[in-house]
Amino acid sequence: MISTPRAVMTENFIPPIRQPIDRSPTSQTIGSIVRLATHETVFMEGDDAQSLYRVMAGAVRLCKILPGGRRLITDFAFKDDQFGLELDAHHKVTAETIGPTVLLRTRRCPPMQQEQTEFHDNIVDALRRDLSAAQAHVVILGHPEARARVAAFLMSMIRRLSAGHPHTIDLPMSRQDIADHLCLTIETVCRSLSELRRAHVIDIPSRHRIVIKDVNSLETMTTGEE
Amino acid sequence: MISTPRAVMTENFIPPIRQPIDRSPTSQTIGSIVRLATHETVFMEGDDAQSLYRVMAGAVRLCKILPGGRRLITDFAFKDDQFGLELDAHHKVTAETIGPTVLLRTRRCPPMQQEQTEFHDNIVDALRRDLSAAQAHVVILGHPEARARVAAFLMSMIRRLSAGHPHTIDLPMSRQDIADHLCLTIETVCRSLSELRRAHVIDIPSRHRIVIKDVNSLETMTTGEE
DNA sequence: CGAACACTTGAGAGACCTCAAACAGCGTGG
DNA sequence: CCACGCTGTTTGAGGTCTCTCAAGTGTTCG
Repeated sequence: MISTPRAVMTENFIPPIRQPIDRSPTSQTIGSIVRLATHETVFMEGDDAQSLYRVMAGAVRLCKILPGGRRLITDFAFKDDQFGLELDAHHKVTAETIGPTVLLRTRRCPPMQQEQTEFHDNIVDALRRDLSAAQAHVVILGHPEARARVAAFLMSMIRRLSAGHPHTIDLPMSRQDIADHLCLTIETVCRSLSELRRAHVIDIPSRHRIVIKDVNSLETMTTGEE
Repeated sequence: MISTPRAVMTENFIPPIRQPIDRSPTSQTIGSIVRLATHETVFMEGDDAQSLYRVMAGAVRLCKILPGGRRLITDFAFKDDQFGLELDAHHKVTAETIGPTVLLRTRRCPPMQQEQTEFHDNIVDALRRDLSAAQAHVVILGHPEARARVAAFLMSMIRRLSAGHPHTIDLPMSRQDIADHLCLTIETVCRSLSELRRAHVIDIPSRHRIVIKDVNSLETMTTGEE
């Protein structure tokens, strides 16, 4: 049973607009801007890996469909995150937008000679991040208890999404996305969030907004102990 | 509760014997041979990461102690596997031998100018393997059912350990190690193995030897479906 | 041969999953 | 403007599976 049978392959890239982009430490190359609506596919598992993407606005989910039919979301990409780096010819995950999203696409062209080492450093950095993310994911999935996984997920979202207010997060992804990331069912995710709310650890003013009221409790819940 | 409270820090490296080593594609440098007995510590989480290791004989487990006190084995290293690569100053896992083990230790010295790119390639290769391993681990932990995890673990061991006979594996690690790798209890691992035996999918002639009688069944069990 | 250790098996409790139903937000059409 | 339907979310009840606690079996080593 596929969690969300919505893998629509829509390739409506706007005509690539060549323009100079801000030169941040990790991307010193020219790219093209790609604007996508909600639930559009950037690339699919198995596609040729020809471009590297950087989120300028919005959010993307990276997922795999497992042989059993379940969907596994390996990671999310938010503003300033890179994704799509592969070291062989094909993508190993599918990338889909969670909401309206603006991406910077960098074509993977043969780099100039003087850019070679810089390109290399960029690859190593991206690999490091991907590896760290995968290892953190393993740690989260290592907790058998749903509360610990959800708490760890919220802690990670605090670090990545709480621009400005450190106690408020706007989750762009659906409950189902969270469930497929934590390898739980959507009901268990909902129940865990409700438990946290009843325990006065968080508040849920609206569906996708979470207010952290007790970061310490959330942190301790991360370990599975209470 | 720590699964196996046996993290003994024994540093009885034999005096490093400088000698030329076989020049495989991934290690074209001089190293020193390290001989360790069972359950000895190669390095611990937090130690300075100064060396890269390669298993010449035996096996090593790479583990973390989580804040809650549980042990998580992130990976195993068998013959010809490399481990210990870190991109910052400290190791993020603890490495312990599973049985009598011989390692090739390569000091992480500042590489010569002409070796720089080669060293770089080596790092990228190691990162790729670590990343693939972490992603595969995530997929295994994604299965909520114990049988699927154990089946996936056995399939992975077939690929990595079945030298010669593709249907026989000699597992060097203990049941507790397997449990801490799959994030299950030792009892559940035992029960899953017994179930597989009763289902005539595997045979267990001795504790650490497993004979695969029906690879197809094992493969399908990997998905969680039956 | 005995003791320590690792492994296996059993019984009961708790947690998550499955199935089901109710609720809320949102856009559409009357 | 409101009814309606659709989608996504939340809550409830029961079953199944794993974990906990416990006892028993087999191996290895002194």
